[in-house]
Amino acid sequence: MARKQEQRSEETKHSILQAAGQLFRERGYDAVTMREIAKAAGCSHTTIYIYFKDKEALLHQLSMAPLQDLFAEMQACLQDPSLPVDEKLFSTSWSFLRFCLKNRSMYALFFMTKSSRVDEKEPAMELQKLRNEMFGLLKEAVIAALPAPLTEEQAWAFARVYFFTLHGIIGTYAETEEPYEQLIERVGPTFELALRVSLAGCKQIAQEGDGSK
Amino acid sequence: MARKQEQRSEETKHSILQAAGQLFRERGYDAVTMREIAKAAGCSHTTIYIYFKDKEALLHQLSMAPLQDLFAEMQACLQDPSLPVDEKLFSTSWSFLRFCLKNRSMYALFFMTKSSRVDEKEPAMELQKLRNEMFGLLKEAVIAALPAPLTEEQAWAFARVYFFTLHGIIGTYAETEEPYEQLIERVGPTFELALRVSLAGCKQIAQEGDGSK
Amino acid sequence: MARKQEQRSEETKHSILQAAGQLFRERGYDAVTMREIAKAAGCSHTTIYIYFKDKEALLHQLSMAPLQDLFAEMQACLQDPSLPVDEKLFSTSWSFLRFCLKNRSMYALFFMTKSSRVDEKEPAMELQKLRNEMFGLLKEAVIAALPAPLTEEQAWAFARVYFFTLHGIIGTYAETEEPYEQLIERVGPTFELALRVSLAGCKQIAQEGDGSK
Amino acid sequence: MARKQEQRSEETKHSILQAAGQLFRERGYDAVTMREIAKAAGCSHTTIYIYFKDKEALLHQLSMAPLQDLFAEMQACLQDPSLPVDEKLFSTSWSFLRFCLKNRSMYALFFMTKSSRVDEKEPAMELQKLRNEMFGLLKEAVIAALPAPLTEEQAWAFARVYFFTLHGIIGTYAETEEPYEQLIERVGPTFELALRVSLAGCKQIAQEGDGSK
DNA sequence: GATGAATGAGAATTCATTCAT
DNA sequence: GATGAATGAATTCTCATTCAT
Repeated sequence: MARKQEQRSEETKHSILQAAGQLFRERGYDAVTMREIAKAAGCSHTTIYIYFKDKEALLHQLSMAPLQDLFAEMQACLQDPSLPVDEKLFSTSWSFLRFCLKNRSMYALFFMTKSSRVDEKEPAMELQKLRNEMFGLLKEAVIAALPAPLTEEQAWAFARVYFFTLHGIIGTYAETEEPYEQLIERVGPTFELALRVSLAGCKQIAQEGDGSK
Repeated sequence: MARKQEQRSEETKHSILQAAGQLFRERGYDAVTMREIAKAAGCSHTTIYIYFKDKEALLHQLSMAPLQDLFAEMQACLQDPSLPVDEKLFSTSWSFLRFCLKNRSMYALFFMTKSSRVDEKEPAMELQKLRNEMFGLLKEAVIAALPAPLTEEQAWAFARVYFFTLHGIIGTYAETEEPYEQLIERVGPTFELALRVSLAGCKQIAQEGDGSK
Repeated sequence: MARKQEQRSEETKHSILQAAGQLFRERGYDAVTMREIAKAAGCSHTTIYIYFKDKEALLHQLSMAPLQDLFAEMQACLQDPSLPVDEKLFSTSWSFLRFCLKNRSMYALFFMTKSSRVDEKEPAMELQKLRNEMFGLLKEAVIAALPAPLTEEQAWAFARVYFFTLHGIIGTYAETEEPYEQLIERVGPTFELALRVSLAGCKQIAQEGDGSK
Repeated sequence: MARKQEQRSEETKHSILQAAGQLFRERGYDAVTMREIAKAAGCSHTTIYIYFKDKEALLHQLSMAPLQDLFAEMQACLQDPSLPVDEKLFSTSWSFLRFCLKNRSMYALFFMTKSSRVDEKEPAMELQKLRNEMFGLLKEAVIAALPAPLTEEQAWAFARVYFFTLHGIIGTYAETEEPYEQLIERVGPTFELALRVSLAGCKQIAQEGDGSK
């Protein structure tokens, strides 16, 4: 009996999340109003507040799970002993790119929010922590793929450089409304090239000598 | 008589632009209110509407001139016959980086606005045109710095790849409030490294053979 | 079968009343939401509407019984032939004070609601009637404690005067969150003093002659 | 030229204050909405925000001046050397009563707000300070009118007791909508009586011996 | 040319209450 | 009898913008 209601509730919640996700992605978090989300989800705006504390909670819900999945995916790849280091880097990079491009206009919210002040509320902290861990993962992958022994400083520098490429790719297409599949079909090879270029460049410069100056 | 008035009028307009520019740069377009601009410019908020149709027009006015200057600067550099190709690329890259990092919070508005729909109003078009021309400039610089003869497709690809790096650098620090000088002091060398890595990588991959597939 | 249900139903109703009572007392009628009451009562907020027409009805139900108890208590005290008149007055006063201070944040709702307009709904009338009767009781107690024969007008006047003291005591501490026991410990003697002062003053002025002008 | 506008502005501000004051008095601060105030003042609700930061500021503006006037009035009376002590007490009491009854439903806001936590915002502090000073004034007046030398504790006790009467008077009629004049005509003598009773009682008990236990 | 006054549209959020199950 | 789902009405407050002078 209750099943039906429960299911309906789940559907509503889902449609809210879906609507919010899509709208956030399409137009950005700030530009979207609760009423728009409600309309798109086919419910009253008050209903949203039944399922989510506030607009931010909606975003958080929408963010954390997928981000954690992404993190797990990247981690798993890096721990796979059967893959060569270059493959590991490219594979994790693609995981990251795929995720970010699929969640384009929320990308900024995930990765570009001002490093929250220490006293910030918990949810933001959680996100930031995850973000840092993810960057740490990429850094390790970059270091592993580079040959010579690097100073810590050099390691940071190359990691940043490699990250610039990823960040640049995503940022460039962050505002596009082109569907993910189509986008990948169109410029996927260029992304691939960018990753290869970045790694090749890092390797070369790293061998030439110092990597920070 | 009229002269004096005219001059004063010009001054007011100028102080509005100056104030708006500074505020936009400091806190971002959206976060700044017309009243704040007016207060900073030392005039009434209604006065702004005498000189500018609306907030967006103010932004546009504020954007075009600097962007055109930037464009001219990049163009001049590329046309300088005394510079080696690598230097040309790095130099224009730095012009671009410098400008974008100085105008951080407006960067998104300049370069990441959704490619305006066809029916969009004129001002946006104008901006987009300039943006495209600037990208064209960078593309030429990249191509010139690469050795082999490239197909048009390859040229585009490498240009994009190089641009990802620039975009990535800027995007990474777009939300920082760190003053420009300090930022450069802190991570300027990493930026330099990134440019060198990107070019080195492009060169290498370009030589290896095909650069798009 | 029916018995069991009936009993459970009664339990639910009771736990709602209990929860509402406590919350109203703790935080005031307005500040408490139906959902909070429901949560505290361990049922759904819709359930409340099965037993009570609306929030106001809940309050009314919650008020009448205790107020009637208070009334009975006061009445019993006054009818006790073994007590001296002063004691009767003080004792009923303390009953009243005790009740009001324990129900502080609802005090205003009980005794300070605008004298309901004639067309008001029934429940409010009922409450007001009780309130008036209670005031009548106090009036009788005051009169009994005063020596001389008083005109009706004088009686009213002294009763009011005495009531001002009671009202003042309660009102002064109506917004405090201090627990009742602690409050009494701290300022109970002052309350006692106030009652004595008021009575002594009334006696003296009553003897001096006229008590209304 | 500007005069006319300035005057109009002043009028608007005044009508807002007047409307707000009346509505607050009639129905209480919380129950009144900004839109109602605006409607009553004959302007848009946004206009209110031009003149007052927020609803609370409106209240504060509406409160402080009159309260300060009242305080000054009470102080002046107490410092008048030509008045006997009893007269001083009665006169200040009447000032207080008059003010509170005229501002009835705001009375609670002025005098019954929870003693604000220390970290509270400034305006509330200011009000509380004034409130305390006013109570201090009354306390001095009470002490001056009482004969014997009192311990500090006794002084406080009698002051509180006397204040209960004032508070009780006001509280009793706080919710009435009866116009001030009419109210005074009807029960003014009773108020007078209450003051006399309270003082007489205090004097008597104070003489009898200890006044705190 | 310049301005203070004034506004309408719209934002997030909360709450008592009703409906279908 | 009991409930979860859902809602409409309301609240404070903000902002770009337009008049009347």
